[in-house]
Formats: sequence, C-alpha cells, structure tokens
Amino acid sequence: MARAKVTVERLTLAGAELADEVGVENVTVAALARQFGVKDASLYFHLKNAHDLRVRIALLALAELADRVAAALAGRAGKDALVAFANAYRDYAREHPGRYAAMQIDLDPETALTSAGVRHAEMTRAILRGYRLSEPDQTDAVRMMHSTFHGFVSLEKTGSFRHTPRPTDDSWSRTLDALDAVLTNWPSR
Amino acid sequence: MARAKVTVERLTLAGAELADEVGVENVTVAALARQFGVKDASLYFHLKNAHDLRVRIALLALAELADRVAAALAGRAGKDALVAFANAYRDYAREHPGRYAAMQIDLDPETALTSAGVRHAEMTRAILRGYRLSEPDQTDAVRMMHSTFHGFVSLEKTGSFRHTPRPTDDSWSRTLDALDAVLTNWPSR
DNA sequence: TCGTTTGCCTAAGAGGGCTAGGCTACTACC
DNA sequence: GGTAGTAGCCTAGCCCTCTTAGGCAAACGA
Repeated sequence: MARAKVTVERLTLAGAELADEVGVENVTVAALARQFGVKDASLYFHLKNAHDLRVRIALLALAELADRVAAALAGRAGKDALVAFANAYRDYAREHPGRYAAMQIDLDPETALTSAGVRHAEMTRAILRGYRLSEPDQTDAVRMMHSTFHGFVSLEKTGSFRHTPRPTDDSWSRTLDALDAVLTNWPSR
Repeated sequence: MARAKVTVERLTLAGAELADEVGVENVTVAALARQFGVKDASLYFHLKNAHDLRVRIALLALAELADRVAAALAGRAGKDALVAFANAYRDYAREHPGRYAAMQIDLDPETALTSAGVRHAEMTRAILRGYRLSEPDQTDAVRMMHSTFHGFVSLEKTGSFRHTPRPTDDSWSRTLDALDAVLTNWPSR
C-alpha cells in the first residue's frame, strides 16, 4: 500500500480527524508524522510549527461549519432559519468535538478576517433580517445569538449540564424558543 | 529572603497566577518548580501529576468566582440580581483569564459534585426565584443564562467581537436586558 | 533517644518541538 | 541527453516537559 503523499492539506485533514479522536491538545506533529510514515522533522518542510498546524485545523473547521450552516439555511427564514442554524452548529460541534475545540484558539486579526468566520457573521445577520432589527440592535443580537449557541454547546460538552436530569435536547429547543421570542420582541432602551 | 514553604495550596495559587499571566497551557510543573526554587521532581511529592495541578487551579477559580458572585448578589433581587451576577462573572473572567480558562477543563463527575460549581447552580436558581419560573422551565432558563454568560465572555476573550466597532460593553448590557425580558416573559410551549 | 515521616535531591528515561545540514530523485530547460 | 535547481525526505542533535525510582537529611513523635 503506497503512502499518500504528504501535503499541507492532507496533514490538516489528518490533524482534524486526530483532534476529533483524541482532542486537539493531543494533536502533535510527532503523531502526525507517525501516521504518514515519516519523521517528525520532515513535517517542518510543510508546516511552520505546531501552532501553524492547529491554526490550519481551526480554519478548516470554520470553513466546514460555514458550509453546513449555509446548506441548512437554504430556503429558510425567520424562526425556521434560526433553528436550522442553531442545530447545524450544535450538530457539528458534537460530531467533531476536536475540530470545534480547535476553532476556539484565537486567530491573529488578519487571519481571522480572511477566514470563514466572516461567513458565519454574514449568515447570522441574514437570519436577523427576518426579525427586522436595525443597528446597533442587530449587532447586539448577533453577539447574543453566538454567545448562546457557543455557550450552550461548550457547557454541554464539558458536562456542566449533567447534574440535572432534564434532557439537554429539551433545554436546547426551549432556549431556541426563548431566543426567538426575544428577537421577535427585542427590548428597547 | 527565605523561600515560602512548598504546599499544595501555595502551588495551586502560584499556578493560578501563572495561568493569568501566561495562559493555562503554559502552567507547567517545571515552571512552578523554578518559581519555588526547587527541582521539578520534588513537586510530585505534593502533586499527583500535571493534570492534578490544573484541576486544583480550576477548583480554586470556581470557588473564588462563587465567592464573588455571592458577594455581588447580597441584598439584590430580580433584574438587579441578574445584572450583578452577570457582571461579577464577566469581571472575574476578564481579571483572571487564565483561571477562567482553567475552569473549562472537564472535572470528573465526583469532583464536580464537591466543587463550588454546585454553588453557582444554586445561586443561579436563586436569581430565578424573582422571575417565578417553575420546573422544567427553571432548569432550561438556568442553562440558557449560563450559556449566554459563558458564551459571551469566551467569545469576547477570543476576539470574535473585534470585527464590529460596537463596544462590547454596550452589547453586554443590551444582552442582559434581553435576558431579563425573556425571563420575565418566558415563552410557554 | 530512636524510629518514622516529611520534604527535598539526583539520576534517568520517554516524548515532543524544532533547527541545521545533507542526500536523492524528479523537473525544467538548453 | 546533460545539467541545474528544487522538492521532499533523512539524521543528528538540542532543549524542554513529565514522571518514576531511589536516596538522604532534618524534624518530630513516642
């Protein structure tokens, strides 16, 4: 069996899969080199350093998630779109815990601006068109939405919700109901 | 100047401070040993391993935050209490980014149950008394509140809000307004 | 006083990150 | 087809961290 050629893309993908299996913190240049049947040092021809690898994984994840969300959003509006966005987000995080964790590392500003992160922001704003919010309420609402999604998903992952018997799926859909309600009736100052 | 005696408590505190300065991921047994003027291996008399150290830092942070929140909550109710809780939470996270990050590692279930995490849950439920929610709405609301707080704070820290000029403080207080509104008028099924 | 415990030490091995420098085989061009 | 360049890998080697094993000395308790 011939080994697949080592390229940055393959390394990134393998790293992402490794992250989902063993956690980002265990995605190591050495482990990746072993997987490719190559010496650690050789990978530095393709990667700047270990951090570079993790950034690439983060960017891959951001792009993948943006694609999913875009697909989920197609043809939907209003609360329907809100729920579709939210579920696509949460499902991705659960299917790809390592990739999701990788997304949380801070990118330097320039990198962030060219990442799929901007697509996320655009899509979130698109949803809000259904709720007819104008600036600066729209920005505030975008931030609250992201906060709720990310917060819920990450607390769920770290097990903060395990202490209460209530199924998290139920809390999730009720949270989305609440979010929809508050977006529909955004409080004025 | 005589060196302070090495104890688990001192190690944990020093680790927490180191975390705030250089990030949890850089809180290393070796670095701590250097700070105490002692060899790395000697610390294993006090600590089980590196993970043990981080867990202790997390528990310290949880307890500190619970104390702060409790103090902020004293004598307040309703939205007043909500805002006090939220601000205490966010302020702590900003003053102690490393400690806050440490809080996010998952504790094994038994440890979690004896941690200050349960105090957080109790205090959150106490706030909700002002909003007269009954189960299971209360649990859902608790989860949504935590999600919003944690999500906002962690997105703010990783710089996800930097792309928009709107001051995050403003979005924060508007988010709390929205949260208050939705708790006041929690949607029925 | 004489264990026993406490608290540190040295030695040593397993990994991981990364740099420097070298070899090979393919590619492009004349 | 010969030759220069370069892509892609390798070895050697250094530093750091984590962790175990075993030893030694001082404080402490009976």
